[in-house]
Amino acid sequence: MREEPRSGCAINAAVEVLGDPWTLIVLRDVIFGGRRHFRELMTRNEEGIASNVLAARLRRLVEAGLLTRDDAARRGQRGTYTLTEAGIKTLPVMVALGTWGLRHRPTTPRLAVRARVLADSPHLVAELMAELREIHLGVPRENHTGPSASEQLRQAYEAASG
Amino acid sequence: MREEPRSGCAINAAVEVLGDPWTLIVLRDVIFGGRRHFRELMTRNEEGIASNVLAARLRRLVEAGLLTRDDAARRGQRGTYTLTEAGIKTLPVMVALGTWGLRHRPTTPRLAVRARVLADSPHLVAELMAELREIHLGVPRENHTGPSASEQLRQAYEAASG
DNA sequence: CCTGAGTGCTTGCGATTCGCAACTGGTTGA
DNA sequence: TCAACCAGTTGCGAATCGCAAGCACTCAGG
Repeated sequence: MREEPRSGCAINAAVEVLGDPWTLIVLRDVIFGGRRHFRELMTRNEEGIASNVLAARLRRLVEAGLLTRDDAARRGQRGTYTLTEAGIKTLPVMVALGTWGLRHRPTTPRLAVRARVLADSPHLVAELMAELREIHLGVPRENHTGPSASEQLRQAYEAASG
Repeated sequence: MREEPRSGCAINAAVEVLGDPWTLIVLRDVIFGGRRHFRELMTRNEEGIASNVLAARLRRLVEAGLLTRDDAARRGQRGTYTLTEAGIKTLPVMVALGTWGLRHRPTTPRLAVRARVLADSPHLVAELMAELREIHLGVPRENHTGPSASEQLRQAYEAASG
């Protein structure tokens, strides 16, 4: 995190921050799962992340400017992690990864629903980013009619589950 | 590589294959740099990948079905790595990462040109995929007029350098 | 046939990171 | 007061990383 980048290539720059087996998983849970707290990210994580790994990843994500941490959050207090604009902008990367994984890797239908829905609707991706800006950055939304993006994703998930 | 996936989530499935500090870099050099041989990938790599790491990554990429290796390639012979359709389909992931890195990380102008050009032109991305299918899979292209996608990228690079 | 350059790796080694489990030090609510 | 909850930290064995050599093989030239 502190040291020089390996090169000035844009892809390398992104990989140096996001290119490990856990960072994108944590970010996914914040973006799609609405997780904002340490315990929530740890216990409700599908892949079973360990507490020390989670702590290290959150620290790095804050250092890299993808998340911010509540200043009031000390030991024992319920701290809150918040997405920055840079963090929200990783959504297209998630969608691209999900689209690829859906097509070229084994997935379980229930968990892959999100990826399928988002892959088919660029508009929904934009709506979700607007919703994240509202929740995490306090940016008010305009032209907001009908169910929210996360609500649409939830409905698609439930439809696939039932 | 052999073991069970951590979960059935599409994003996790993609991360388990692509989520480490080197895999996407190797793939980038094959896709954008036209590298097809071990030595070429090692010595002409911007970030200085080590030979054992490169060997391990190539092995994993072949196992995962993103690359194939020339059967004729034994020790001492010049072996050739070829992209599969699954490998070619990682291009949108590269573009998304490049677009993000360009915007939210420090990059050097020269090396970031590719990312900038591709971020601004979805059509060029599609053309590059068609070109990769022609080179690696032998799929003939139709409606192909003017300079190729890689040629356009090269011209953009030289324009930025000079 | 020999030699030297080029090929794709493998091996050894110290340092870092991973994954698991237990533990710490604080807050909150009854 | 006290159990439950919260955000981590610490220890430890195993795996991986990054670096430097070395190995096995082929091929072209003399």
